[in-house]
Order: sequence, then structure tokens, then C-alpha cells
Amino acid sequence: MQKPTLPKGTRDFGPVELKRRKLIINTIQNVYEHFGFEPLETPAMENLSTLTGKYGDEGDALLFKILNSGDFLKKVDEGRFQQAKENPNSLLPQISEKGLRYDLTVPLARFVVQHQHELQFPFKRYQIQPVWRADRPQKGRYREFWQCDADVIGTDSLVCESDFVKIYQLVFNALGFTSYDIRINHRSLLEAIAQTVGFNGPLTQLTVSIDKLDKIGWEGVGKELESNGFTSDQVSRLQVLLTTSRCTPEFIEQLASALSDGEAKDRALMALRELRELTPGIDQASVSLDLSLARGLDYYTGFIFEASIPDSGIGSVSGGGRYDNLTGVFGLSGVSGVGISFGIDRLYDCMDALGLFGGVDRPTANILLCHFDERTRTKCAEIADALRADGIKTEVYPDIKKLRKQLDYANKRGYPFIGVVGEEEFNQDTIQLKNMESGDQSVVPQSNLSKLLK
RNA sequence: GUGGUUGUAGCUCAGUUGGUUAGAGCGCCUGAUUGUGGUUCAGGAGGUCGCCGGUUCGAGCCCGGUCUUCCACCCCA
Repeated sequence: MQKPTLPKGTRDFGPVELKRRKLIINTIQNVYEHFGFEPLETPAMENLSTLTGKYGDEGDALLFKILNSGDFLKKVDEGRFQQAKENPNSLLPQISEKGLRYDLTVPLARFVVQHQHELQFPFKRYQIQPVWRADRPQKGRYREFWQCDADVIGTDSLVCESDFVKIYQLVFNALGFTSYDIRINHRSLLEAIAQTVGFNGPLTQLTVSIDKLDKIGWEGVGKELESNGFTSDQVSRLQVLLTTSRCTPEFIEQLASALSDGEAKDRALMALRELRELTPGIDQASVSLDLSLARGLDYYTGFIFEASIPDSGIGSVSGGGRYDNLTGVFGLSGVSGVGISFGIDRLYDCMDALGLFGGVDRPTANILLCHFDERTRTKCAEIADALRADGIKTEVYPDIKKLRKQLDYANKRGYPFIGVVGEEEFNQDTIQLKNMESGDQSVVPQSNLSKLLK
């Protein structure tokens, strides 16, 4: 007999975990709906051609591929086998044509392109589904995890970005976080910074390094930049420019004078000023303008967002940004989109670490009815029906066992109340109502029970 | 994908230079209490030492492989 196991990086969710996860999901979903987002679901698998080439080379390596059904070697000829010994990936198109989704953004882009004539733009959708990555698991990093995305497609209005800042604040407050960190930046700001220090190479040579600032500090980032073609003078000028600050008018003016003039600077400052106007809460301490925030800039073209919970030991719990041409690869160009994505699994880990799940770890029912024999058990079933009709969540202990066992069970499951119907109670149409927390109990008429429990 | 790390009872962990029958705490079950839990007391069950192979008279311990866990890199929710 073999012991059953789960694939690496996947987990079961038992009743406790699922109730906690649903709390997170429902909270986010409610906030999204308050901002007018509509639900969308797409299949777990997509055509490999839809997925590949969208996440860079490393992303392609992290895709889970699905082996073709039946004789999956049918399409492979002899020459290919020889080639495959050198480069196994060359076989891939012949043996696999589907893959598991890697995120929710590319499926959204595919959906929008396929249904462009039925949708009303701006198209606002949210999507809460699992995604899969063949990454090596660690704490806060899984191979199957859930994302909660919200995106707006078909407008470049900064009202969307402003909404997302507000959504962040509402979600984190609703989940009970007293401290959270929302960081924003703008791609044009990074371009303007590169121009200011006189760097003309590809922007990613700057961003992939500065994104690691919180991890390896200026010492490490400086070394990496210099090996990427920056002079030590440019590095020290970057060090002065790349600050983090509250998003105040003063800071924006400070940037205006520090950056050298150009198109990127104008674009960035105009966007920042407009976002400020639209978002009164933006200069709260929870929101910062972090010029070193870069993320995977491959497709982001405007504002970038990232959110995390300080001191949780977990990386970011959400990320997002604007991408001007996401649907371009599927043949629909000139459509701008902006979106964010919460990672439920990481939010869960943060909330667990901070003990924020207090209320959900109780049984579904409020009261457990206990009894001694078939006659009193039947009576309990009758009482239970009446209580449920009054909207009280009620359970009848299913087996006929010692009262001790029934109380023990009630205690372990955490019912706030139990009711006992024995010989005496049966004859007098009463019930022993016991508060499991205080231990107090009293005999009450069955007809009064639901009033007392409300 | 690269380098490292972890795995012993349901859980958290001991386990001597390789030596007889692998332990503890907590949890679980039974009873003290045939109508009262969360306290106490008495007793009990539960382990192919992750898996496969090797070395040895003998392996939980040494060696190889594999799976898993966690960590760093890469990247990311």
C-alpha cells in the first residue's frame, strides 16, 4: 500500500483554511463590486500558443505544459528525436499544445480580443481563480496559488489608477490590517531618471537592479549597475534621485526641479499631479511614491503598484500596473488596460501571522442539541427545525451517546451554546440551555429558546 | 533551473562512537462520573524511523539515488 502525497507546492484546504480563505475572497470581491467590476472566469488550461512568449524566457520555463492525450509521440518524426537529445524543448510543440494558466492577465487579454464586439468599453472585470507556476516552492511561494485580479480595459483615464489606490486601502482595512504599505511608481518617472543621469541603454538594465534595493541595498545594486555599464558617477547620482516619499505636492515639485527636462518627465509629473487630485487619501502614510519600485517592466507602461504587509516576512501581497498594449499580441492594438492582483495565499499567511482570523474559526452552527435516546433525539430534531425557521443555525448531535461525549464534542468544535433534552425536559416541554463559555445553564421553555438565542 | 537544507507516533521534537525491545511532551481512546465539556487522576492504543538501494555480523545513525520541506539565487502573488 502506498502513502498518498500531494504534488510539490500544492496544498489541501480543510474546513478551517477554507473558511478563512473565503473570508479573504469575499472581502476582496465585495470591494471590487463596489467599484463596478463584473465577474469573469476562464479555463484552467489555455493553448500553449496563447501563453508562451508573454512572460519572457524565464516565464516560459515556469509554464506547466499538458502532454497531448493518446499517442503523444505521433507527430514526432525521427529527426526530431535526434534534435531532442540536444534540446528537449524542441519537441515541445509536437507533444504538447495546452498549458495551465500562469496568471489571469493573459487569459483576460485573450478573452477581450475574442469578445471585443460584445463587450462594452471600458470593460471592468474581476477574476478570482487559481494559477500555476512550475517554480521551486518556498514560504509564501506555491506552485498552485490563487489570484484576485481586477482590471479596466479600454481607457487610459487615471480614474482607474485612483480607484485601485482606494481599493487597496479598503481591502486592507476590511481585512483588519492596521499597517500596510502601498507603493506606486510610474514608468515615465524611471525613464526621466535614466535620462537625468545620462543613461541611454535599455531601461530594464536599470530597473532589474534597483528593484532589488530593499534586498541587497545600495552596495549590491551599485555593483550590479556598474557591471551593466553605469559609471560610478551615474550610480551616485541615482542614489540621490531614487528616494521614497509620501506622495505630497512638495515631493512632486522637488522631483520637477531634480529631473532634467524632457517628454518623459512632463508625462510623469502630469500623471502624478492628476492622480493626486483624484485621490484625496493618497498622501496617507500607507501610500508612498517609491522611485525604486520597478517590477517586471516588460509590459507595464504607466503607473506601477505593489503592496505588502510590513514585518510579515512575506513578499508582496499584490502587484499591478498599466499596460498600454497587452491585447496587441492577439491582434487588437491601441487598447490600454490597468489592473491589480491580490495573492490570496500570501494575504492568508500575513493574516495568520498577525492573528487576524479571530471571528471565522467557529462552527457553522450556533447551538448543538443533545439528548439521551431516540425519543429525546426526535424531540431535538423537532426543536431544531423550529430554531432554523427562526434563522438560528442549529445542529442535532447525530448519535446516541453519553452526554459527556456530546459535551466534549461541543467543546472541541467551539459551539457557543448547547441545549439538553432529557426525560424531565421532554415531559415539561423545556430544555436545558447552557452557555459553553461561562458554563451557566438554566431550564427554559422550548418556546422561548429562539428568542433567548437571538 | 543552480546551490544548500530538512524528514523519527496525529503534532512539536529527543535518540550516545553503528549494537538487544526507538523515547518524551502535547493530542487521541477507555474509565473514575449509566444527565454535564474546557481541571485532575488511573490505564491504553498508536512508529515498515519519507521511499528505494548499498556498506556491515548488525543501520534511525554511514554511503548513493529519489521524493518532500525550508533557505539563497532567479523570478514573482
